[in-house]
Amino acid sequence: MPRVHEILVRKLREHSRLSAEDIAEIRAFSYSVRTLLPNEDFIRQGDVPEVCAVVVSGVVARYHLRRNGGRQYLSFHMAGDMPDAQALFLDRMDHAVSAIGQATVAAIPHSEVERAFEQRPSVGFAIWRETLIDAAIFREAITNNSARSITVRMAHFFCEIFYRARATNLVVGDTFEFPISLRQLGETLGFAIASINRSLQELRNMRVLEFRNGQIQIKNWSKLKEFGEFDPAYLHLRKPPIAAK
Amino acid sequence: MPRVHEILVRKLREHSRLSAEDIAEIRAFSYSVRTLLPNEDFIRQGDVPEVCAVVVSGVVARYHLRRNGGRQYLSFHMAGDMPDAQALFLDRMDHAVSAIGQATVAAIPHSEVERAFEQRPSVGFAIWRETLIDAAIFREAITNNSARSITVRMAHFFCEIFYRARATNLVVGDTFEFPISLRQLGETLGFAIASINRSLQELRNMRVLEFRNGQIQIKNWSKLKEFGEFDPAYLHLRKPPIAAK
DNA sequence: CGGAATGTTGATATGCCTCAACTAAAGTGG
DNA sequence: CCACTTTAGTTGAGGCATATCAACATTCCG
Repeated sequence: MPRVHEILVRKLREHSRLSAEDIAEIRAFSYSVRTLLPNEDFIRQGDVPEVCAVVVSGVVARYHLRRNGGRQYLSFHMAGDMPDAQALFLDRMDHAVSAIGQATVAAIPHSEVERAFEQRPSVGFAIWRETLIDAAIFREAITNNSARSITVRMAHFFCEIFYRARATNLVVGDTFEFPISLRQLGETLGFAIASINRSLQELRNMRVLEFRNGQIQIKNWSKLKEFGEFDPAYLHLRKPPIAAK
Repeated sequence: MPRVHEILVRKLREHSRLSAEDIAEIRAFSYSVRTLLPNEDFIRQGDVPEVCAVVVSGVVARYHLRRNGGRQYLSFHMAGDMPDAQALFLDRMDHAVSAIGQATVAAIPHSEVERAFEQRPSVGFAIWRETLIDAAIFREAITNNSARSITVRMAHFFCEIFYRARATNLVVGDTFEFPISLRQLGETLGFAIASINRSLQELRNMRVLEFRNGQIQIKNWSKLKEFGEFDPAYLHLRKPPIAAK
């Protein structure tokens, strides 16, 4: 049985202070766990969710469905993240959420989260802060996808994913499991698959990063973050994780 | 003296229901008004604001400052918007805010807003919803700037601005005052000035839109929104404004 | 009234896309 | 468990959308 409450508390503490009472309130959440197959949608554009998801393991992604049937990936989420927290206040989903690789999510009824807001406003503020950091991540994606050339953009993207994974203690050695396909990378960064492929090879040749078989392996963090123009200030973490070697 | 409380209430009601008590709480806010010159910054990246801005008139923009000194504009805000509401929970600003053309903003002390959250959680929820809609707008900008060609992208951008302006009753006839420069348009959409110029001419030749002297004039709304792939669902408004003719 | 910022246009350069052909890996039914 | 199909990844050649650069026109502003 996954320790959903602990995973959520741990995550919220990356950016927010929680009192013992706050934590008690969170521990009172009931939830049901769902296992997702690779690429399985669990929220579709237009849905009106009545539960709130917390990622338990694996990676989930948010994306816009385009008129031509293509996708634009918007963000990626890992253990502790609440990828549809917005549905607590915005009825209709304006984007979809799906698993990248296998993943498990816990679903907490909105009613319980709302009750927690009443009992302990500071729990609400922590979740509000979580959604504000999401917004900061979206802003950074605007800049990344609008103003940087392909290989720099890719480097920045992997910096963010790796840094966040590390903050949540999901990095083993210098490697993080991130089973995204080249197609999906293209639909994230706004490039064609062929270009993504060549750019990945460039990063490998620079000896800063390898991406193979759904694993990100960092070879030279300081060179990578320099090249990718990565500054983690926008992630608003209370304590930056120890930088990768 | 601008009627700041009314402007804010009106805006929040575009997406949220407010009770008489909620409105009374908002009316209790004290504030100071500041007039901004064109292109004047009022928040810089790294600032730790102690007041919360509400746009009273004109347009303000949020932007990232890039390493090379360039800017990436992230979003534009008009009467009633709270462009730095995030600072209520995130200490350091990860982006700057400046005026586009002349503008006026009201500054409300964080302490007063926080008190309102205590007295009337639903006021907090309305402002939370406001920040969630901001996030939805950022997501749409990711898709716009990553997946659409220059002229479609520009059309979508003007659709959003015009639609939001109309929802807030800022459109006079078929025209909205939006004194942005071509350079800034380029730094918003991720294109060079020369290309922006040519794309603007294309929209004019299509007879869907004119942009001249800082005024957006809509010539053919239904054709424009079709061409720009614009669907306002992501703005999460309770009542869509009457569509432009 | 002079200088700077902004907008306009044309010519050339280039980064990424498209398409196509191929390889490798993964899933599927006999 | 193998043959088959499908999906994912790789590579090269050529094309095109947008960048860059330069010259000039215009408007703004001190």
